Amino acid sequence: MISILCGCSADECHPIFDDEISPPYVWRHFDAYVFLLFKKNQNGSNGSSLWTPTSAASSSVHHQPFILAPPPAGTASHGSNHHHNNSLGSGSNNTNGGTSTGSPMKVPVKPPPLKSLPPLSGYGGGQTVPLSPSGLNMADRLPLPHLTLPFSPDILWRYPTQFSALTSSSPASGGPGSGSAGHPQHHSHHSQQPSSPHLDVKPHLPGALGPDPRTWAREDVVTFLRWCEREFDLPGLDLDKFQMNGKALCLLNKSDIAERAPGSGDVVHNALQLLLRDAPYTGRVPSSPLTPHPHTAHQQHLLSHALAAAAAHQQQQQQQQNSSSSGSNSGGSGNNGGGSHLLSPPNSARTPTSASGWPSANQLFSSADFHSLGHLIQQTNSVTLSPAPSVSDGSGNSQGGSPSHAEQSAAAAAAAAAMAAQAHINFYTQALAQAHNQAQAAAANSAHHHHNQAGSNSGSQSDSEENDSVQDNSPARSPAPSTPIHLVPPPMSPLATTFSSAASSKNMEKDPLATTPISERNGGGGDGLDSGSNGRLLWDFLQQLLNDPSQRYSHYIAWKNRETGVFKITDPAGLARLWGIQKNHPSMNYDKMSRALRYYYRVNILRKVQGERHCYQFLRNPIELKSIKNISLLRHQMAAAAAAAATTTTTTTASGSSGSSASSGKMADSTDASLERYSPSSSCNAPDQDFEAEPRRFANNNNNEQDPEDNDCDMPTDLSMERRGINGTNPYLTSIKTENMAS
DNA sequence: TACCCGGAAGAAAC
DNA sequence: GGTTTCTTCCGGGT
Repeated sequence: MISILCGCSADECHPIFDDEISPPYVWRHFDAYVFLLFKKNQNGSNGSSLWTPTSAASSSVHHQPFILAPPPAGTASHGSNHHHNNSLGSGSNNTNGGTSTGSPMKVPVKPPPLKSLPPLSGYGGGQTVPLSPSGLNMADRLPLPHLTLPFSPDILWRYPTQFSALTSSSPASGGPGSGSAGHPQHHSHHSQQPSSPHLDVKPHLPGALGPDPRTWAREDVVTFLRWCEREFDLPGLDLDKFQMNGKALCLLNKSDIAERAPGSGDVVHNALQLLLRDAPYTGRVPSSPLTPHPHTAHQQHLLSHALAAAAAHQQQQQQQQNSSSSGSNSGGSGNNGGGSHLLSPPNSARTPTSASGWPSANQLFSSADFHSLGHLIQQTNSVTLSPAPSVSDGSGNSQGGSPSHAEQSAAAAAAAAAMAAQAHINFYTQALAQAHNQAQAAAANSAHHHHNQAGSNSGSQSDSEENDSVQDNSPARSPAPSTPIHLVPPPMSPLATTFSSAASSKNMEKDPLATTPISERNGGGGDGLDSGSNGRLLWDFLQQLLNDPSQRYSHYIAWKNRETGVFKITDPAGLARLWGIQKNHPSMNYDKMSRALRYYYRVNILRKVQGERHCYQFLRNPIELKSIKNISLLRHQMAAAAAAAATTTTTTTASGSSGSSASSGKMADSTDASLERYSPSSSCNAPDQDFEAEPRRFANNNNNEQDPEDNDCDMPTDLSMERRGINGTNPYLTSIKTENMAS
């Protein structure tokens, strides 16, 4: 356990915290830091400046000292925990801590610890404070500049007995920079037990705010932010960037919040963390796209557990990597991004061994937890469309299984933030994946395979499959953007096949938890439309979102008319983010995604519903699309047919078509001449009405099991029949074709 | 301002 | 190296 944190040998350290604090795999970064500090203290360091940053510019080291030295009540050094952005950036933001010379003290002298936390030694003033030469050279074992530590400051209050002595004997701010940095009277302060920050913060919260931020509604988040503004004298927060509920807010990591609130993010984050730490979770958080299923409190607990474990694991890996890099082989891969270590194979030198002190599999995850985590990975990290029972009632109302309005609203509020946090979660999930792999490796000697519980991951999964499954989220491990998000289409009800994947449903049946390895899902015997696609193609991605049986993505995209293929993108930005995650293009936005959608116009996969924003229509059902070998074939066939039709038109009814049709000079592809002339405005004035006229036929068409090759973009010859949908082809498509032909 | 459109160039995967 | 499927950027229109 010790070595997990500090990288030293097990003999050197002692499990002093065994019974006092949470097991290390749930520690957050700061917990590990505190532990290390404690270790440091135990090793006889005076600790006077051990935790002061080695350089004011080492921005990643910005959490420690003020945590270790809670200020006396009444030292209203508000904003002192602008340790990162503010301290180094907006120096006026009270970064001088207790002296608070930066800005006027709007907040009267009162003791909320958040504002009272003294600043970092050496921060704010731009001082460079060397590590104590007398102390254990922790920097060698734990290169501080590489650690970014989520602020979890309450640990000292959680374990005051231990750390009061620690902090009193190691006045972190007592270093050279402490005097000006404002850490007054630490010793005197620590002589008396500091009160819990929660006890101080919570009473100051607006009464309307519940104790658990995760249960806050959007308005509560706004209230909280405004309170933060007032309480901590923050520069104006852009509340528009916090249009989310409490759960979504809690999903944001520090950098996420900092992005939204430059100069204040740390404070907001810290305040939130303080509230979060002991907040009683009520389990009534509405589902979000990342936590789509009706979660129990236990699941939520496991999720936070998982994230904490991943965070700890991440730090452990960093430490391990750093310590090993000082040795021989680690090529200094530079984990500045905080994630590169995740790219290394799971069976690398970091594979846990008892000698290395890595956490064993059992330490990291119990069997049961492991299962749950795996499930949660599926549910939270990826946009996995887990195969819940189809709720389609066949009425065409795609909202049949949608959440309640309240839930949708809350979920929609959470969606944006959740997606913004997606990368963050991905990061942790990757760490979890590695932990998982390590656990698997460690468990390899065990005769028991713990993946045999009902409702859990498939017990038949091999490790490699598991690795494939989870590590597919790692873009660097799989250079190809091979479906970082595994979209698993839902099982189909008899009437739900309109836009669903037959193959996926096949997989669903045998793998209701969507843990089927990619190798299987990607067409290993599958005959589905997503074979080889699996959400990698945009249309497939949209289909799978749309066909989620639980309608978990209805706040991103939802059917307007399932039978006719008309759908509306209800959250363009959110959907684009989802797509970007799916394709590992973080900068994806709706503009770019819509460009990709527009490319579908020319091949009649999609068209725009005129007059309605973000409203599109599938012109081909998935079975058709599946049958299309590739778009090129479709394009060529359609071009050929169009050419034939054009010839016919010219020779027979030259006067029948208006000249406007040929007016499109923008033909990017010569083979697409006719397709390029597709004009939604002329072809579909009221597509919904048009298509609703014959929805069943459309559905039936989708259900028919005709030879895909026969359905492969054959251009109809009888346009009138086609328009009526008689020949079994997509009437909507054919109507478009007809118009194209006519034009 | 946001949405929508489509050309152009290029990337990435196959 | 060719093709496909976007991605990215852009100018223009509504």
